[in-house]
Amino acid sequence: MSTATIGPEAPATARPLPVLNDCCTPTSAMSDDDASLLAGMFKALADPARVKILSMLLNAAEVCACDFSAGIGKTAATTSHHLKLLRDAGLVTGDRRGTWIYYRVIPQRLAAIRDALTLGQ
Amino acid sequence: MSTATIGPEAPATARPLPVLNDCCTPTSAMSDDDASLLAGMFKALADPARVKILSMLLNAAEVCACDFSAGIGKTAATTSHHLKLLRDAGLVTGDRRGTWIYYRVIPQRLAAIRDALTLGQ
DNA sequence: TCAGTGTTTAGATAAACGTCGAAACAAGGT
DNA sequence: ACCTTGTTTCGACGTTTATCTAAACACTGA
Repeated sequence: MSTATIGPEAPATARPLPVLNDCCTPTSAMSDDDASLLAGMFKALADPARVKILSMLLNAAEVCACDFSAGIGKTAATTSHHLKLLRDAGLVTGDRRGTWIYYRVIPQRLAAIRDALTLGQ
Repeated sequence: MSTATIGPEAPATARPLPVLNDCCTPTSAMSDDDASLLAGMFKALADPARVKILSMLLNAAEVCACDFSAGIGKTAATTSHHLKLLRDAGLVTGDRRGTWIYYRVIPQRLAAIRDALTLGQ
């Protein structure tokens, strides 16, 4: 049996996300790069199937990839597509243990997104 | 001079968003409705132009609509489109005062999105 | 009422996205 | 070696989205 980490294409310890406040002035917005980076993270969450996947992962230490398809009501191919997007965003990680791949959420990354939305203070 | 609230098409005091944790089991995801509602909120943030608009709004009590176009580098029409999406999501609100429309962020709504991402304690 | 400025809507177009079936790849068991 | 099961990639299709120009709408001040 092999144990190999599946993704993430984006490292789990990616650089901190920019925050929305304290980043610019009322008449000039944040940089293109920062805005794209943040928007990309939100895009990773901007689909009901991916929200559902995350909801399953947040109620267990880990979830077998084989359970997502039934859980979200999509084909295995579609499920795999969404898992890849979540991996690429650095939100989840999976490791193969024999036949199955087990996924976990990366809490620090989710917290970083939350922090990007935190208002003044 | 008239003072009329522009939007939001979604009320500022919308019902609380569902949260990702404590909503379901490891093998069954959250409901279609909850997932769509949450995904819709994230979709509202899933574009660099809208992130930039928000970044401007979070650095001022209010911002004149006339400033967004230059701030995000898009035409007035495109800017108006993005503002509408943010209004529909209940994230911002604007009121016309004479010639200009001034926009404000709705902090409670932003906080609700952040809370939806909060992990179990 | 008219001209000027700010804002939104309508229509069009190109790119991005979600979805599926089918095929390919990976691992384990016989 | 083969077959079975789990997972990903490929190719295609229809929908949604972002963007623009042009036209319409809203308001102010002369």
